[in-house]
Amino acid sequence: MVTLAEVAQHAGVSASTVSYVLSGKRSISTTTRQRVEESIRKLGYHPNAGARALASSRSNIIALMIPLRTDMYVPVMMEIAIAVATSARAHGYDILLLTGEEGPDAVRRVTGSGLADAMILMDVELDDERLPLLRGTDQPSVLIGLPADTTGLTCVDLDFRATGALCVEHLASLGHRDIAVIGEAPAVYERHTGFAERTLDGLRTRARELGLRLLHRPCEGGYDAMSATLARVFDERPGTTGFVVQNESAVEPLLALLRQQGRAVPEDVSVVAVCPEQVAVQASVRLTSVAVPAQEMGRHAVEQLVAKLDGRGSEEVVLLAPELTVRASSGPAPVRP
Amino acid sequence: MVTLAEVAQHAGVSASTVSYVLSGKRSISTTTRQRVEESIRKLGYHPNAGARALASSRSNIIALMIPLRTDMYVPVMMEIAIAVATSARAHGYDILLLTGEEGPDAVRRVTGSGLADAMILMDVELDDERLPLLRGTDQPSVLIGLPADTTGLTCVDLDFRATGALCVEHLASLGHRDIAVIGEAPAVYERHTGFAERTLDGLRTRARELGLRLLHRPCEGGYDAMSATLARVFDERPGTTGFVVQNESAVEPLLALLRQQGRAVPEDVSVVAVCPEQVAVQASVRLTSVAVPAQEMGRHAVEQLVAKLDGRGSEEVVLLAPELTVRASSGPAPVRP
DNA sequence: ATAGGCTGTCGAAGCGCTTCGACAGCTTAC
DNA sequence: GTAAGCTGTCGAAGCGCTTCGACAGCCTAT
Repeated sequence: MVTLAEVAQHAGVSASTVSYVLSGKRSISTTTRQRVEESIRKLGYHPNAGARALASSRSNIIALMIPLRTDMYVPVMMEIAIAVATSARAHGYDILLLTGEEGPDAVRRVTGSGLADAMILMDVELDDERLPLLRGTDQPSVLIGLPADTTGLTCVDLDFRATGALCVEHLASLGHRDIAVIGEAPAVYERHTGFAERTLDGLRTRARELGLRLLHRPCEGGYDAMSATLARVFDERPGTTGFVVQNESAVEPLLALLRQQGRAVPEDVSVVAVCPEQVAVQASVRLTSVAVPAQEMGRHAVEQLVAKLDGRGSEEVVLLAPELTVRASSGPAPVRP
Repeated sequence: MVTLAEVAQHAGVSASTVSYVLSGKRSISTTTRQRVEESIRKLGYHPNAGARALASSRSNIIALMIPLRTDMYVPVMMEIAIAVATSARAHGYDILLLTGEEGPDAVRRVTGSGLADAMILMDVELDDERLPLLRGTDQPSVLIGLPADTTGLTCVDLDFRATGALCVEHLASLGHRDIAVIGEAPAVYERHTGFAERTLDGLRTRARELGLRLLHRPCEGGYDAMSATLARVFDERPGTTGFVVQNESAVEPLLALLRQQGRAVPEDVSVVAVCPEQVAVQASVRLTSVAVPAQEMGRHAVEQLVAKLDGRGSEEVVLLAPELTVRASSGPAPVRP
């Protein structure tokens, strides 16, 4: 293994000079710099990460805590994780992958050991038990998601309240008066995951303002669950003509069931989904949807974090504005008999 | 930040004693050990990762390279990654997440810098450009997937050849004679991803042995692609009664299209899928399937790697045996007119 | 001509830990 | 009673790097 000292010797300079060439923290003459860079290349030198971390108390690693559950929005999680890893590399950071399994202990371990310089937390609950720890340390962190109390925290998320409102507005503008919301699995609400509750809040508030009737039903993914839920919806509100679906894995079942019941989309019933683009365009009916901008969220989180690490202060909460794309699954409400 | 020295002082022993308590590499009297452990707890001590890595030239980190593409089998990837992270933690290792983006450079960087003690590579191509590097270093590694030449490498994978054979056998035993294979997207074959080619090989070989007719068609996910593919299949082989689907995102479209064409599953047509359990049970028809044992693959990979790191030699190639679960999508071939 | 300021380089200290050799104080074997 | 062997502890060296202060050599302003 090649060391700094060997490079220095090879280039005929001192170790500190090589170090300064590498870090650029002091000016170095062009000739020296070139000689050193040449030696680095020739010897195939890579700085030792441990030594560097020890001497500088900077590991150049960002910890990313992903949820352990794979029961929901997996593609979104994956997309965020990849976006985080990619943008982190662009800023010279590597990603340490932590699963939610360890819970708060993971935060303590990482903070205490200097394994990582900063953390990104995903799948934050409204009243997450990791938050007090984050507030109590000076290690920078960014949440993807929005807890109930954001004081002292930096958060990045889609504006799910606005998302809910946007869905309702779209359906309202098409003349729909009775709207059913197919929500996430009950467990998601019980866990008090912020995004689900805030979407619902946005939906309800806007529906009230516009004088629409709104029925919310949590729903597990899959056909059987969707089938039961749908039956109950039409039972309670036979006049339902608009659907908002937040659970990815309920989208396809819903479309199939509606088709099966002879309800045409979008002629009889309109469907708006909150889901990744890919799901929307690959569905059996191209879906009018609000996209979850996973990549953008990951990128934003990293950028906020890097800003903090560089001592540049930054906004506390970033809510990305939702965008609704009209496709083939929504249209004017049918004329009432 | 609490250091070893502070713990030592607090416990009234030398630093090396604390170190030995932590590592267990020398015997320590019970009383001393307890006193030290007490101090560690009281002070909330966490060993500094960088210092530890520097002194011991062991980082206790395993690098995991995941594919950058999110266009295929995302849930499987995610499940593997989580299983890897979880089992690694159980062995005292953390996971460094690398995306395929950097390619071979990432291998060089990690190996050269001592960032990680070992690597796990996913999404290995038959003739992957990272392989020569792995062979040329003494850093342990495990591949999830199977390249063309496995000399000097440790690999873990589902036995996709056997998987293909199993699917054919199942359909053959039900009397099907004409089988269509809906494969992965063309790009996957062009990339020479091993699993796709090996499945196909298993399918073809067994079909030939059993005297069945087999038609293979690559297929992008989504309705439009599936629709075109299906039309071509029935055009070329109108007597097709058995389907094997390897592309997750083609499963639901296929079922919907068959239904739409008035072909009942499993009465007229049988479908066997190669996909995660969850997809199989949540589909509109509960699918007869061979599960991709993502968790097991991740766990196995970590265990192989840890064995290598501990100097315990281990098998070179582990192929997990496929298991076919019969559900509602396959049944006896219809009697020919 | 001299003080003061740059620029480019070096040496040395030290980051927090592991690990090797040394050794004090015992026990056991003859 | 002495040699040999354990057991438990300590001190010191060193892992490879960053960074601080020092300073030589030069330029500029007075």
